[in-house]
Amino acid sequence: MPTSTASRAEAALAGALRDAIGRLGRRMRHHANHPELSLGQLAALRSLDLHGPMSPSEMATHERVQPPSMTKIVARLEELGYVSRAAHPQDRRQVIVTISTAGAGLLEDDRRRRDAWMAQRLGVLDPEELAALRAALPALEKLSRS
Amino acid sequence: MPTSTASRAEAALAGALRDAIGRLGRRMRHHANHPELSLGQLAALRSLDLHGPMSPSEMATHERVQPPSMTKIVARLEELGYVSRAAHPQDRRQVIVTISTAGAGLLEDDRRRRDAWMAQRLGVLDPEELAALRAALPALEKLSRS
DNA sequence: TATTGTTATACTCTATAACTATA
DNA sequence: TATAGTTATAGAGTATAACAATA
Repeated sequence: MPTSTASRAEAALAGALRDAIGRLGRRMRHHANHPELSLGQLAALRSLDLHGPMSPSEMATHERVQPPSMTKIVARLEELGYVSRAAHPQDRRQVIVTISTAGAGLLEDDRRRRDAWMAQRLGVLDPEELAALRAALPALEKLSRS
Repeated sequence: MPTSTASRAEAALAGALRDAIGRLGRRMRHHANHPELSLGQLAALRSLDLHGPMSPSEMATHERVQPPSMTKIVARLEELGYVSRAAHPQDRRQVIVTISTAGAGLLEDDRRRRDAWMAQRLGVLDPEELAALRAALPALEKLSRS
């Protein structure tokens, strides 16, 4: 049974991956390079910057959180002035969330901060490891949204 | 400035990685394939299985959590009968945590469960993506403990 | 005094359930 | 009735601070 054998061989990958992701997430949450925003808030903002204005539901789907969680994330981002909420022109139930100039500025700042973060964190990796990480990024993206 | 340029180019990697890790961690925590134990508890147990008996402090260092967090993890694992705690023969301040037969059995069971989990999660990836993920695992491990 | 481990406490993030407004 | 969004509430996980026991 080649399939079973293959998948059993890769179960070790799944386990090690799960542990590493858990530890990494924990570290990232607590030693955030941007203390004002959580990982989830930052990811939502980046998604908005990348894909343009959208509704909270779409954002929730994209970031794989439940709608009430996204409500809170958007509320916090709006409170800080990084996004604005506007009524949908036709359907008044819907809300359109748009990134603000300040929000885009924060992401720009975040990019600069990541340079420093890299020196500390990704800096422990050698070029081969960095390349491996970059090559695996599409798979991680896909996995994180599947 | 080659260094600055390189690190700026890789800041995008850091950001995308951070977002993907965040989403993945969230998904893994909530759709756990082993509902009885959290990611952290499972990782601690795996670490114990891999490296042998050790003190809670060592476990905390290894898993990158604070000592009180590990106290709770170990307490839960002991409550469920997956580890046992014993006094250090010389230094009575220390505790030695050892994985139990049931704990080892749970990990064995977990390995089997991961086969099924794979079919659902890692199954969305094609062979190239799986290979990329496997190649990046050492870097992720290193990063998660650095 | 320093170290190991624990207890007490609080905070963040996320989820589910129930509700409001609109279609 | 169905859908978008929100509010209310609860639970899990982790941290920091304070404490007890031992070295």
